[in-house]
Amino acid sequence: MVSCDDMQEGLGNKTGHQCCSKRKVKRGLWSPDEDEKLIKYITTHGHGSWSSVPKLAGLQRCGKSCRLRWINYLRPDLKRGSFTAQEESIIVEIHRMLGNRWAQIAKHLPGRTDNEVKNFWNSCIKKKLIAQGLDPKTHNLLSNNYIHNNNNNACKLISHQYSHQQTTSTFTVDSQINDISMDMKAPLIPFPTIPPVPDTNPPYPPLLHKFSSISTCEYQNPNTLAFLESGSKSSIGSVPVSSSTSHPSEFGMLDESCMWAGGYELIQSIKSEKEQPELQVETIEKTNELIGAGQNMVASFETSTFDFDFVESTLLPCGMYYNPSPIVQPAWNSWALQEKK
DNA sequence: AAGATTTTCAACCGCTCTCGT
DNA sequence: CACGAGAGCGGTTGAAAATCT
Repeated sequence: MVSCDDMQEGLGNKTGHQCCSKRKVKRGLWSPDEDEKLIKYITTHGHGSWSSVPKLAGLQRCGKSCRLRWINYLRPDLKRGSFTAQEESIIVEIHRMLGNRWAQIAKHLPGRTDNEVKNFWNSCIKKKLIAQGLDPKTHNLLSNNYIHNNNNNACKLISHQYSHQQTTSTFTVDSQINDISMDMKAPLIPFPTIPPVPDTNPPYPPLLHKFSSISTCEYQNPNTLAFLESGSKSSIGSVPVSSSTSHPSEFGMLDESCMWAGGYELIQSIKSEKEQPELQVETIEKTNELIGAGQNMVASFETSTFDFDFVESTLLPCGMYYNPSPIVQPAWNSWALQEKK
């Protein structure tokens, strides 16, 4: 990490750092004293231009290093400690959609940084997926060649677990897929029959379908992807709602199902959370903001606590409330007719 | 108990993106 | 439109900590 230049001047001292070419900068681990200076400066003045922070804060660091230290370690809103199982599943789910876009993934985990998510992925989740016989890049099943030709611990673990993985996988969707040549972004399971179109006025019909491949479907939807990329607020506590956010009108009838499925998954997640006594369930702080309805309807939620009854009575209907586009209306009607028979 | 090996994670690097001029 | 500066991102490194032998 420390170059030859650095070694000549003691730990981490170097001239010619790219972003601070005129200053001698210290590198390497931050001392408590440096942390204190940075915290004091930013809490008093804000960071402003990062390149000017070191000088103003009295630090012999480059601005980039200050920024990183603040964002990844000193920021007061950071959540420290181990990742929860729920956070882990969110990471896996979003990674399946977006790949190694750590900053985007981190935006769905309040208090976590991209660096933290990336480290957690590389040190933990990746191994778990491999142990389950899943390729961490594609989330598809690993080939037998991969499993048997790689002589590392994870792969040894696979050879032990592989025969059970079809039924024990935590991540249900891709474990059903046997064609490893399939592109990761392609739909992995057949789309289910379209559920009935809801009436535009309450009361709304119950959700009839639950799918296991929501994110895979959603990946097809460029608006949803754009939404995720934009880093929009999208969690209720740690329950991701991105899968219930896409307006179907521009993507054909299949996305209509996905939106329903997403809504259902969301509510199920909340329900299962509510059964955990340690979960704090209080009041909604901000919810169901519908953005750009008709084009890219997005339900935006930002809260760490919520009222369950409100969620059930309001969010679910919100998730389903839309005017079906002319494209999908006939399909919905046709489905409804079949159901009546 | 001690050395070797592996794992974790803070920090850095180099690149791209964005924005102002 | 071109350019430069700063911000932000993902990949990578390597010291420290944890685990193994």
